[in-house]
Amino acid sequence: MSEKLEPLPGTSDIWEPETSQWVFLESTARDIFPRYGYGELRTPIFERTDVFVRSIGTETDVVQKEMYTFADRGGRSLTLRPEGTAGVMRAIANQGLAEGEERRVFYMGPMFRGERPAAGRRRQFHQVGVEAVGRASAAMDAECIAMLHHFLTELGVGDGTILVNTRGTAADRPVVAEALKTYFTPLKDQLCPDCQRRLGANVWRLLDCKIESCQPLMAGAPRITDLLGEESKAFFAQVCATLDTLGVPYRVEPRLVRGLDYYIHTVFEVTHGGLGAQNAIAAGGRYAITLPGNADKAIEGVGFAAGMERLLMARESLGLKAAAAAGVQLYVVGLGSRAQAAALPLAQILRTNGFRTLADTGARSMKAQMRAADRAGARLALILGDNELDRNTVVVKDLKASTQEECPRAGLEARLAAILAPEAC
RNA sequence: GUGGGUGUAGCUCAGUUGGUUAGAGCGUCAGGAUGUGGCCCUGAAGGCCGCGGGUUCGAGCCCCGUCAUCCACCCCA
Repeated sequence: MSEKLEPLPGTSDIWEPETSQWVFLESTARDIFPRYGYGELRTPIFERTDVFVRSIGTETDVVQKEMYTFADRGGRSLTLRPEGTAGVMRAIANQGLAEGEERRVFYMGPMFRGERPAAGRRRQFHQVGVEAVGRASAAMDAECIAMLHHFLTELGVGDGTILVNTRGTAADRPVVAEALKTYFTPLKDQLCPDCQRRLGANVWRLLDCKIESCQPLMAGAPRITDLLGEESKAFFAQVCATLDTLGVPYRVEPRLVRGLDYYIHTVFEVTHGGLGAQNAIAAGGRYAITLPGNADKAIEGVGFAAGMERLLMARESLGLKAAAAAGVQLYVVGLGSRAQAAALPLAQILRTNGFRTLADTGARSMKAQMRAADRAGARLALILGDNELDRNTVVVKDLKASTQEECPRAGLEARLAAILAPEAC
């Protein structure tokens, strides 16, 4: 229990049987996303700092106070990735993308943010996400949301609420921001302290305030949709129409704005009950990302990221549990020094033949070894003593049925397989 | 960064208004006539009571600080 051995705050060691839940989650992602033409991409866990700063936005909380940034030996500023999109965009830009070419990738892995841990919020957390890059179409946005819904349904958490909204084109955004500032600035004294701060930092977020006293002021605020140009409105209308066609349940939430700067047009979020205060299990949208050294040409795409811890929490709240990892089948018990020397080689051969096998490696009493076999969850104990060695046999004891038989060493594997067979079905 | 709850055995937790050698259940290990697990019985190992300071004749218990953890805020997945 030494504090020196504990993982750092907001990080944790993941053991069985929890690991099995993670494997299930990862397998589901690798099953579903390729059905939509996505391939897995693995990017580095750290990047040059400006890869994140340029794409996420200087004014965001993530960049200003949550990044794990350090200098490497050459003095370069590096950062542990706080989210997945920026690195994926960097990788795609590095490889090159022809005009009009579309690329679809998914990724999963750890992300890092220096926040105060809470339910559903860790410093090292994990995301599974997708990006479809290179083209802009409303149908693509809708398909992306449909795929997310498919994925969540496959995980058993399709009962979440899908919220969608639009932030308009890159050209519309400053117009909206300006209108919001114009409306709220005279009302500054009436706003809650958080909103007063947001007024300077991130006007869009004002609309998302949950404080009671701010609500009347929100009601009179200009609506984002009224300020958008025709192009933005038409784009969003088509996104919604396509979602209808695909049968994806969703709700338009005009106050949904998201926290990162790079979003344009469609933004969406999926919330789920039973997670504590952090109720978003996945979120995403369409974006235009500027990479270092390429300021004039933004990469556009649509994607989402889902919090893996949160997905697992949502599943747990519904009582869903993936099958545990396969346990030990055989336990080789060796009696006496001759047999003990033979136990490990026998186990090795059995493993080669596909049996999950444990062999007692200490010179322990039979009682101790049998108890160990039981506690390891083995179905069969293979008892090997001087008598069996002399007769070239093995006593096979079924720990579930409490029956045993002496089997000739030749053909042992076939006999074991026969006994275990019903269990495999 | 701000606020609140909680820190006693490997795990889950008792521990009286401050008073001898700090307990239970589970788990681990060993034994119960020498080659047979599960249930049962017996025994053992395992604690700087998170850490540091203070009050007191005396602190697991009270006070302060600190660290860790859980939760909430902020923000986000």
